[in-house]
Formats: sequence, C-alpha cells, structure tokens
Amino acid sequence: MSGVQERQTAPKTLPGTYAKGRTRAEDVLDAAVAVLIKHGYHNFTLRRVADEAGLRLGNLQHYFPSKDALVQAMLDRVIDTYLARLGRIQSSGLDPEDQFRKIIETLFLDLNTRRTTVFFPELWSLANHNRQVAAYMERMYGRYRELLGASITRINPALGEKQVRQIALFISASIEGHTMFVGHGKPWRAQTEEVLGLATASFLWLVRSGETPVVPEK
Amino acid sequence: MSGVQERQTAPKTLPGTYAKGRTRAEDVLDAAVAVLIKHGYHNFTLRRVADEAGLRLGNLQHYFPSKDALVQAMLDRVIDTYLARLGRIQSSGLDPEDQFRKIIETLFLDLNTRRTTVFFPELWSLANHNRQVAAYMERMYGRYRELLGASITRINPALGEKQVRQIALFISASIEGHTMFVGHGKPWRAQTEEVLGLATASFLWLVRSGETPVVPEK
Amino acid sequence: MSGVQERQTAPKTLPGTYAKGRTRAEDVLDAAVAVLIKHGYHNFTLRRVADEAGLRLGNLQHYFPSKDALVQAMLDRVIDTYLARLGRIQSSGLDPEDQFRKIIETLFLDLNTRRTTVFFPELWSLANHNRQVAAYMERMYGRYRELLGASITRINPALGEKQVRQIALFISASIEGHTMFVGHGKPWRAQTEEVLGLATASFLWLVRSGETPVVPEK
Amino acid sequence: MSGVQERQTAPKTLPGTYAKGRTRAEDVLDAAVAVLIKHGYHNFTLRRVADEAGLRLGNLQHYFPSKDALVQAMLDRVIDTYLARLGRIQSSGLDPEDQFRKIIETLFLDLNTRRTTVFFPELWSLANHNRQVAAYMERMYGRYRELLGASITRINPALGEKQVRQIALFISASIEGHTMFVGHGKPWRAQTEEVLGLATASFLWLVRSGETPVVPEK
DNA sequence: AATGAATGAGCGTTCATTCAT
DNA sequence: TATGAATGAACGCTCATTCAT
Repeated sequence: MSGVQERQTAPKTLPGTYAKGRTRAEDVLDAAVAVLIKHGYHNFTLRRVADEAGLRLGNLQHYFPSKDALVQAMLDRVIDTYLARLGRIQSSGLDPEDQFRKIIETLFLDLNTRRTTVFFPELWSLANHNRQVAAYMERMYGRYRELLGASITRINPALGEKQVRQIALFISASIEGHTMFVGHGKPWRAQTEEVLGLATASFLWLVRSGETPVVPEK
Repeated sequence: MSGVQERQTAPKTLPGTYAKGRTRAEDVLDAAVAVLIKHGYHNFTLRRVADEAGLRLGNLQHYFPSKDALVQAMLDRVIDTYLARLGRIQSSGLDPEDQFRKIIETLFLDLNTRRTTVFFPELWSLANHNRQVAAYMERMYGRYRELLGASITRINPALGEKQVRQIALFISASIEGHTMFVGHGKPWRAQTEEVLGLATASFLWLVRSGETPVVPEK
Repeated sequence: MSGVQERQTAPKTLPGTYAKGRTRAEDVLDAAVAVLIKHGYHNFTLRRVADEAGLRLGNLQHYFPSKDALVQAMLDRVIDTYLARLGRIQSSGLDPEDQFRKIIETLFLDLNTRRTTVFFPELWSLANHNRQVAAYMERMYGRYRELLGASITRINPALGEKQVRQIALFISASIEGHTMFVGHGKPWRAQTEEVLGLATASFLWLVRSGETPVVPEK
Repeated sequence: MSGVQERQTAPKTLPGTYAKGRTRAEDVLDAAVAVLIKHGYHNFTLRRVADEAGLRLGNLQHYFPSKDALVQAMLDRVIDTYLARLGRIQSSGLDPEDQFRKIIETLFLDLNTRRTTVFFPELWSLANHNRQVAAYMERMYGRYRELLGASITRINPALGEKQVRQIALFISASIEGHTMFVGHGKPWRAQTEEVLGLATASFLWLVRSGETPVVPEK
C-alpha cells in the first residue's frame, strides 16, 4: 500500500444529504487540511482528523468511506480553492505590466502563509508516489501557467506560443521554489520583499527580451 | 510519534569498527535512501529498509538503534554527498561567466535524476515538521548559496554582500522549484534544455544588472 | 458477539402489513440467503444483505431490527420451504418401493443445487454454536425422517417403530453426507447417478432385511 | 475478502527457529483449533487465539504473519493428524471383514468426539468459499477413500476399480453425514451403537453384492 | 554480529446498532 | 417507510522498540 489510490468514480458532490451532514463533511475537510499541515502526511491519520473535526472515527468514515476518499476530497477542495483565487487575480483591470507585477506579487506573498508553505511540499512529495495526485497537481499548475502565459503575452505579443509556455513554466517553477526559503517560518522570510523585487525584475526582463533571449554582452 | 526527533549525540563515525561492519552500515544507508525514494517517507519503515539491505530487522537495529538515528545518518550522508559534489563543480578553472553557466547547468541537469527529483521534496516536507531536518537543510542550502555567491561576485564584483546573497537565494530557489516540473518523470522533462537556457539568461542578466536591478523601460 | 442468539419472540408473520412491505421483507430474506450462499456465514453482514436486496442498511433494520432477527427469519423461511418440498414428494401415488426410490432420488439430486450444497453446511456449522439453530435443524430433520419412516414402513411393515426411526436416520444422514462430495461444484458430481444407484440399493436392502439386519454369510 | 486465501509458498516447517519459538507455535495451533471448535469460524479471531494460547496478539503475528497463514497451518496440522490416525487403523493384522468392521467402527465412533463433531462442519463450510481449503479437504478424503477401497478390495476382489471407488465414496460420505446426528452433543448420540450396526451391515452387503449391485426382488 | 521473541500502540477498516430526520 | 448521522467495539495488520539468545 503506497498511499493514496486512483479514484474510480468522481464524487463531484460531497457526502451529506442532510444539511447537518454537509457542514460536517466540510468540517472534516477543514480538519484534514489542518492535520496535514500540522503533522505532515506521514502522520496524517483518520483518528487525528476525526479528533480535529470533533467527531468520532466511525462517523468520519460514514462521510469518507476510506482514507483515499478523504485525501482525494481534500486535494479536490484545496486545489479548487487555489484555482479560484488565481482566477480572481486575473480579473483585475490593470495595464499589462502592472497586472503581471500584481500576479507575481500575489503568488509570492502567498508563500508566506503557513498553509501554502507547508501544504505544497506535502503535495509535491505525494505526487512523486501517486499518479492521481500527480495528475491533480499537473492540472493545477497547468491552469497556473495559462494565467501567467496570458499576462506574458499581453506584455510581449511577439512571443511565440511555445516560448510563452516555457517562460511561464520558468516563472511558476521559480516562485514555487521559494516556498522552502521565504515561506512561513523560513529563514529568509524577512527578505521576502527584496527577493520579490529581484524576481519581478528578472521575470520582466525575460518576458521583454524577445523570442530568443540574448544575454547582454559582458 | 511525531516523526524524526532531535539528535542527542553526534555520531561522527558510523558504528562498526571492522571494515565489514562499516560496509554493512553503509549498505543500510543506501537501502534507506532507496526506500525513501521508492516509497516516500510516509512509507519509510525499518522493516522495508532491512529488506532492501538484505538483513534482519534486529540486526539493522544493532547498527542504528532507532529510526531517528537511521534517518539522521541517512540525511547526513546524502547531504554530505551533495555538498561534496557541489565542491567539485566550483573547482573548475573556467572564466567567471562560463563557470557560472557550468554551475547552473550542473544543478539544473541534476534535477533530472530520479534520486534528486524524489529525495528533495521528501526533505522539504520533513523539514516542515522537524527542526533538526530543517537545520540540516539550511546548512546544505547555505553552502549551496555560498558557492553561487562566489561565482556571482566574480562576474560582478560591484555587488554588495547582501545583494549577492539575495541573488544567490533567488537563483538557488528558482532552480529547486523546477524539481517538480522538469525532474525525472515530470511532464516538462523534455524541455529541460530550453528552460535551462531561459533560466541561465535570466540569472545572468540579474547578476549583471547591478546593485539595484532596474527593470528596463517599457 | 457470539453469533446468532436465542429468539425472544416468535414472529409468526413477517413485518410489513402492506402488500408492498411484505414483498420487501421477502426480498430481504431472498437476499440474505443469496449472501449466505455467496459469502458464507463468516462473511454474512447486514450491509451485504442490504446491498443485495437493493435497500439501505437503515431501512433493512426497519424490517429486521437485528441481525439475529434476520437470521432467524431466514432460517424459518428456508426450512419451511424445504419441508413443503418434502411434503410434495410424499404425495405421489406410487407403489411403496417406487415411492421410496423416488424420495431417495429427489433428495439426492437436490444435493446438486448450489443452494443446497452451500446452504446446509452453513446450517450445520451454525447449529454447532447456537441452540436455536440446532433446534430448527432438528425440527427439520425430524420431519424429514418421519417422511422416510412412513415410506419404509410401507415397504416393510414388520419393522418396529424404533428400528424404522434408526433406518430413517441412517438413510437421511447418509444422503446429507454426500453434500460435500457429489454436490454442486464438487469433485464427484459427475458420478451422482451411479452413487445414487449404490445408495438406493443399499438402503432398500436395509429396509427389507428385517428387524435385525443380518449380514449375509461370508 | 472472502476468508482464507490461496497459499503462495508451502511452509513445510513451522515458524520458530529457537526451541522456545517452536513450542510456542505449536501452542498457537492448539489454541487455534480450540477457538475454532468453541466459537466457530465466524468468530475465529486472532485476538481470541492469542488469548487462548496465552500470548499477545503482536507475538502471535510474529509466528503467523497473517490470519491466512495461521488457518493454513492449522488445517495442515489437523489434516495430517487425521491422516496419521487413519494410517494406524489400517495396520492392524485382522482378517478382511474384521478389518473393515474395525475401520467403520473407528470412523463412526470418532464422530462422537467434540473435536470431530464441530471441526468438520467448519471445514466443509470453509471449503465452499475457499479453493485452498477445498483442495485440502479433497486430499484428505481422497486418502480416506483409498484406505477404505483397499479394505473393500480385500473383501471382494472381484470388484472393479471404479466400483470400489464409488463404494468407498458412498461409505465415507455416509459416515460423514452422521456427524450432525450422532456426533458429540447430538440428539441421536445415545443410539450410535445401533446405527453403527445398521451402517456396517448395509456397507458390507454393498461390498459383497458384486459388481452390479442388484436390489433383492420385492 | 546477528537473529528471534515479545510487547504495546496505533493504523485503516468493518460492523451491528441506535437515533434523528 | 425510508435514509442518514452517529457511536463504540472489534477486526487484521504494521510498526518501532526492547530483550534474550
């Protein structure tokens, strides 16, 4: 047993036909995220989640019949929430560069939240041992890069599709990589702003430098 | 049980005074890394390590009296190995920019190995729930940034200390962030070379652009 | 939990006053038998029965308030059905020996049905750990032997009551014993006919051989 | 999960390399049989076996790493014991008919032991839901019938092979069928002797009556 | 150095049952 | 009638660990 398994059916609707049950199921998912963050996936147990959610193990398993089902539902929800937040960033009516700066800033500062700092490394680790989680993750980052790509294209419409995708990949990967260094409780957290400045400058240069980025002469 | 604990004593030398015992302990450490990579830390058990190493659980516990001791020794070894490899990169006698390019390339291409791709996310995850591991990690990345910083300073000696450190942080974090995207078995792996090109250009521009990186005018 | 318990009240009528309710309860009993046969009593659970019957666990427990109640009702029904079938055999108007042969044949061939092959061993096993089931079983086999006894007496009216009962016991027990060998899916199933021939001959000889069966001289 | 699974490897040797371990493993098997008889397979749990054997659950699982392994070892042992006893019956130097009578008597009276009365119905039930157990059972009864067949042939050498096998099947099945009626604690137990007389007479007639058993004229 | 014996805690899961809706 | 919510106990099993051999 290597952890989360592939999902057979897509439970679009959460368990809980009665109103009480629905809020209970939500509570459980909140608790699940809290436990994952507090204790890590290697200490993510149903009993802990039940405790955190304030119900009994047997009752938790009434809502989520297996650990896998709970983990899938939890990932579903976290990723959907994350994508929804990404969507809201895009909708601002700023000029291209300011929008880009705003996006980078939002993503970067989000690293500072405990939730993001701790949750995502768990996700990356899980994805390395579970295809379903890997697929979830790819879906999420795909959407992430689409958003970045659109902003990039607005700044430099001359860029080809493929290059936009590669730049978006570089930018998104670079930002994610800061999780372990400027995230919540991390040693470089106090310098988030300055690193954000470097990052933004570097990303903008890349976006503007054209189809074949030419390194400035020595 | 909340995972890896702080270490009481510092085992500079591995147990086993005989040549054979030394080898045995190292076999175990190799097996431990293999298990961590294959199954993830949430499935990292002493029994599995013993199986992988070809000895009995009781015997394994003779070499490493607790799970924590084994994990610490394993991290010690992996990080030492990693730092040794970093040191070797530096020792090449190239001109500043070529050396920098070489460093970036080496680090980047290393992401493609299964070992790196899978091991480091486990480390990041672990560090979020264990101070000792966090300290190990910081030590490792500190050395990593020193190396990068030296190379950066050679290219642009006008940069201040603090700024060098920040640029090194940005670069190292950015590279690490690519683990989940261009690493072994990852969806963008085929485009490693192109992304490496973008990254190198972007990093070099940043290094050259001076104390206060100014984003080029629109 | 030590399995089926003694029954407090005798539910002569199934729950459900409406025609539909009556049908539902019978559906459940059919499902219960199906589950018992498919999975064995050690895997006989209310959830499985509910699934098989196409209703929810909560609803099933409306019809049968406990597992014991369901098991008792199921045994009641199966045994009643079995006794009814036995009664029909008797009613044929053949001459004594032909009737006897017909009875033996019917009982023997019935072993071949999956239902009989699997259900009865479960019953025997259960009876060893539950008095109520043992009582059911004894009632059923008592009627079985009465039927056989009547047929035996018609063939050889000289036999005493006790001897008739003993011969009937031997015959019925012998037939039951073939369940595990010539029953549905059993290795000797293909030879049912021949074994039936041996059995019938042996039984008839016994019935005819008088009050004190004397083994023919060597 | 439908109970006992097929066995991958044949553990000819019981667990327990140390002397202490070996006797412990035997204790566990004894306890397992006791639990099976006392509570039935549907209440056969590792915790109960551990209690009965006077060790802890964790230790029991050191000897038998799974429930299946325990059940297989238990069946192995019981069946081997049974076959050994059968073998001893045969070795008596009586004349053919007396030997046959002795065999029948031994088998019949064995039904009276609680062990036999309760154990075998569990075995029959299990065999209906598990191939491995079915194979065990067939192996055991095959040997049983060989023994009977040899005795039958000594009495009536004119019988063909196939007929001997069929008669042996009939006899063995008939005897087994008495388990539920004259076994330990069963209602007809007091009449075991008389039924044994009927059975022996009937079987002997069958054996002697020649290749095509002809039912005596009406 | 190496292995087995033994423990106690905890795991995910299943279950019969009760109660509210 | 019918269903979901909730409970508590037990299940087989895995685990890190300690101790004796």
